[in-house]
Amino acid sequence: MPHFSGMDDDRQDTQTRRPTLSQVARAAGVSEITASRALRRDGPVASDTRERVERAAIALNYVPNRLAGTLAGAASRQVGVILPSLSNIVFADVLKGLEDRLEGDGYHPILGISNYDPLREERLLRDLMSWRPAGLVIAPARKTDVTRGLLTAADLPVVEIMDVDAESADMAVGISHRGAGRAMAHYLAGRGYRRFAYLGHGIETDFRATQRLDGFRDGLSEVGVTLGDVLCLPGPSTVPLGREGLARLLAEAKTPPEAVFFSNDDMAVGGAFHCQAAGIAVPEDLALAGFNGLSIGQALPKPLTTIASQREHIGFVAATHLLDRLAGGNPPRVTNVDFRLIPGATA
Amino acid sequence: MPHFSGMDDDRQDTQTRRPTLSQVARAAGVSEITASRALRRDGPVASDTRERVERAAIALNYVPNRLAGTLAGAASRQVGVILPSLSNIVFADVLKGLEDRLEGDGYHPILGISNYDPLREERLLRDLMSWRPAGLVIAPARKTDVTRGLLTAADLPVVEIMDVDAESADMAVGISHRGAGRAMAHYLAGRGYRRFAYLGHGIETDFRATQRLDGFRDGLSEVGVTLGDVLCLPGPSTVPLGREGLARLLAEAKTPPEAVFFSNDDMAVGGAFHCQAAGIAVPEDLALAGFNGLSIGQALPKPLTTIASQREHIGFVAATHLLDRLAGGNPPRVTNVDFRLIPGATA
DNA sequence: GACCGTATTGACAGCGCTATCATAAGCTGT
DNA sequence: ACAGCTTATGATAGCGCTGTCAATACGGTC
Repeated sequence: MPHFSGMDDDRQDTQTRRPTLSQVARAAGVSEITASRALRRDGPVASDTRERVERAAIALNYVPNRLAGTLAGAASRQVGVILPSLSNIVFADVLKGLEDRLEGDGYHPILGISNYDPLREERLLRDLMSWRPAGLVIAPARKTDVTRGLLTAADLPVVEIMDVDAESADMAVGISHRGAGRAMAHYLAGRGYRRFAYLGHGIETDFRATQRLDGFRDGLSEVGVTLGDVLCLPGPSTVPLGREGLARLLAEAKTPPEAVFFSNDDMAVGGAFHCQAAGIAVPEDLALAGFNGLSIGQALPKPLTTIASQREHIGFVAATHLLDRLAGGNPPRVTNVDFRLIPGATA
Repeated sequence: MPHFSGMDDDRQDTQTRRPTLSQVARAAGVSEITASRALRRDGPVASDTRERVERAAIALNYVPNRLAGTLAGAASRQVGVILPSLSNIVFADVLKGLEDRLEGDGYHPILGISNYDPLREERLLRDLMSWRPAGLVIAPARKTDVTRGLLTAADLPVVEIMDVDAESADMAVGISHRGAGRAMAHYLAGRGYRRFAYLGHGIETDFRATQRLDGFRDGLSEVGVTLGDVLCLPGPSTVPLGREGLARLLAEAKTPPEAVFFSNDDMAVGGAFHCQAAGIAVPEDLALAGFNGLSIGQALPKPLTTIASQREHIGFVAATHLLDRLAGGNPPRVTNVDFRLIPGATA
């Protein structure tokens, strides 16, 4: 970096570099610190002085350098966000809720996608920490000790999102996936179904889906029913995977199920398409249930029986609690966002 | 911020603050600058010295402060990303491609969502610039003069993504939406259809959809056909909107269309659901065509006729060209990513 | 042995900003 | 008139790091 050492530092600055606070201050005829206070509206500054500074800033097209500001002691207004995926609309919704709330307070997310890879998650965590964010929002890929340790050592506000079943290092905002699975088991059993199957996607990567399956099993056993066939196909959940998966599940099932619980709506919509193509009457021949409450499921000729997971709301609440904490407040450590069972017409 | 002024600065640091490079250097018995070089693998450092520094860094759990590093002259490794929406899977896909490529080179996106609001876009642009990013990737909400001016004045690499029809300030990566509309017109006309309608969503916000419509019109007129009814419903595109919209379009149409071109696949899938529920045979009674090539459309009992838009690839290429430029390369100013017409079974 | 090139290390200054403390000016009450 | 306040402004000293230039040590050459 060129240093213009010794000479008048601002001689060429107007041409070469971005305008600095010092130039704004000089243009307004005040000291640097007064200009700083005026632009931040912090501390006592006479109103005509502030106006003069603001005019100078606009005239010079001044954009503050928050790297310098944060280094000098101002609170950072960046928030590290780590999500396991963006292929699934679920996390895009969460991110939308997050960004929306953060932006309202002048904060910005720095994003990292872990692809459900704990090693990548760990690297992301370190990388994002190097930007000294004000806080962290993370949807953990898995609960590993390393991640746990890093989060605890991070020494800044952390919100773990999506589920509230596991222990969290600091704050948590999400739903109980176990509870959601259980609720669906009770609902379906209450509708009279007794022979159940489960169709899921890459279980090794999505532990929240596993929790729903566990909860589903528990819920069934509470009413004296045992879960039948469980088929988990590798890879992320997609509509085509659900479609092919159901075909395979029905072909391989030892006892034909009356109802299938899918790992989520993408899979379930695929299942609905298979039934339609194969002439299987839903829900008379086979009942279908999903999870998430995606609009696509509700727009099907027969709206899907599912559970709405309030994803955007989870992001919004996570950001709200983080900002609250940063403002010195004391938000709840665990926020159990309600899920809502949507009866639909497929079960 | 407490300054420990006068006294030994590191006296309590191990307890209070994060470890700094200076502490790592002392622990390794070298100067600060040597530690810096060792950790960055920059400049000549003896291999045993480097190992000593690395061990010290690990022992202290050192995380570099990139705010300080960037301020001191190192190139920033943050990239500002501004997208108009995340409700639509399209932009989530783009973001995924971007993040994936950037992360590979140790860069991270700072995200802003404009909600198709030029004022918010402008504010985001200023806010993100204040973090002194290495570059910018933006899917402009609209092409306003203010945004144009800011981008030109930004004086850093900028990639405008999604479409290549309009002029760009620096680099552009995307597809020709006009061309895509035209291609669909020619394809449908080639299949023998002659009476066309268009069903779109909030046209005031999504100018790329408008460009597809324009191209569609042009393409039809090139084969001597005039586009019939055009219905644009307010709000973002969703499956339910497409379903309701098609019902309304057919009810209100002056002359019943043979084929409907939808603003995108979300809308078209909704249209397919309406046909199914209303007993309209597709494509015999009515042909349907969408845009984007979403997996949901391809999983329908009858795969949707549509155009694949390679969204993730656009993000990936945009990031690649940005990184190339940052590395001193000279990537193409305009990259026209191919789209691909998927024949499907609905038209 | 003086000389040179290379490898390795360090001293120093400064990036652009804000926290802290000090100062000056204006006002009140007695 | 002077203490005792509040309001407005500034001088100073860093934040933690990296670019620049200088210094040292080592091996070999003539």
